[in-house]
Amino acid sequence: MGDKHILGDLQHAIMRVLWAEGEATVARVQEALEEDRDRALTTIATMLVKMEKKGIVGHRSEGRQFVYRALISETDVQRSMVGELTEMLFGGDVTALVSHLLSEQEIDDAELARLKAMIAEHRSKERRRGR
Amino acid sequence: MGDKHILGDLQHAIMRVLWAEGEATVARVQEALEEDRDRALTTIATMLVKMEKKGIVGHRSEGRQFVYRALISETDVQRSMVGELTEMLFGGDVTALVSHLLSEQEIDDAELARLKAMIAEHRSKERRRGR
DNA sequence: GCCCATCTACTACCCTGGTAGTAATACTGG
DNA sequence: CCAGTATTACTACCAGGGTAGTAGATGGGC
Repeated sequence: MGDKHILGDLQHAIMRVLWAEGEATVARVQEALEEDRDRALTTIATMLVKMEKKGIVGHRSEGRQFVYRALISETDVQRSMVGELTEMLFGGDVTALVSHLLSEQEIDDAELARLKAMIAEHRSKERRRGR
Repeated sequence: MGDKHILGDLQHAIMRVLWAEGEATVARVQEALEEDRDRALTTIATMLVKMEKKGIVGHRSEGRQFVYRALISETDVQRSMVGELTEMLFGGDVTALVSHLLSEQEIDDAELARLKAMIAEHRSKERRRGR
């Protein structure tokens, strides 16, 4: 679990389906991804096999279908990938990342207010936990 | 410039050297990256050729050496990659990313204080700009 | 002038993500 | 029972990042 969990676009899209649905067959995954782009069933199936080999999904048999499920959580992936990126782009400095978000990404007043609230929230939470 | 600019580890490491030094020969890049890991000179050279083909670096000849320089800024790359990741992991919701940072990444009190200050700063800046 | 060191050019791999066709197999409706 | 369909298994291929060897050119020292 302390692994790298760096996923590509398709892999991540597939994970999102599994996270949302808990379990899904290949056909179900393809169907869910259809709106996005039309991929062959075998594309999804092949990808799932590769992902299983990596240990990020597992499956059980139901009749002759495979029912896949995620073996890592969305938070795991977020942590891995955000951590990786923060390290690569900002030398691991989280505040540098936030600073970048503030100056380079469009953030409107409402979002800014939410951020402020979140930080206040977090602060009190930390304090309560006795840090 | 509105391109994708998604770089791998080595490419990014090379860019960091070019950003730091303005210009650098292949040998200089290798030397700068040596502490990190020992790579063959030709590895760096090949990578630079690929990067030039992508249009992210350029070179001029000095004697029989090539002197490379970056054609995109660090901010460009940060914007691309942070944007990409935010889209992929948080559906483009920047506050969700910050929320993740607060809850999942270790942030100490000092950093938190800096964040708070940054947000306040940013706020007044926006206001001053007349938004 | 010649040999050696230095550079780039070219070529070749490996790996992983992504995409999909084809083969084999098992099931199902008539 | 048999044909067609659904489903996985196997194989193949492309692209791009990463790594590096070998070849070829060129310049410097003696």
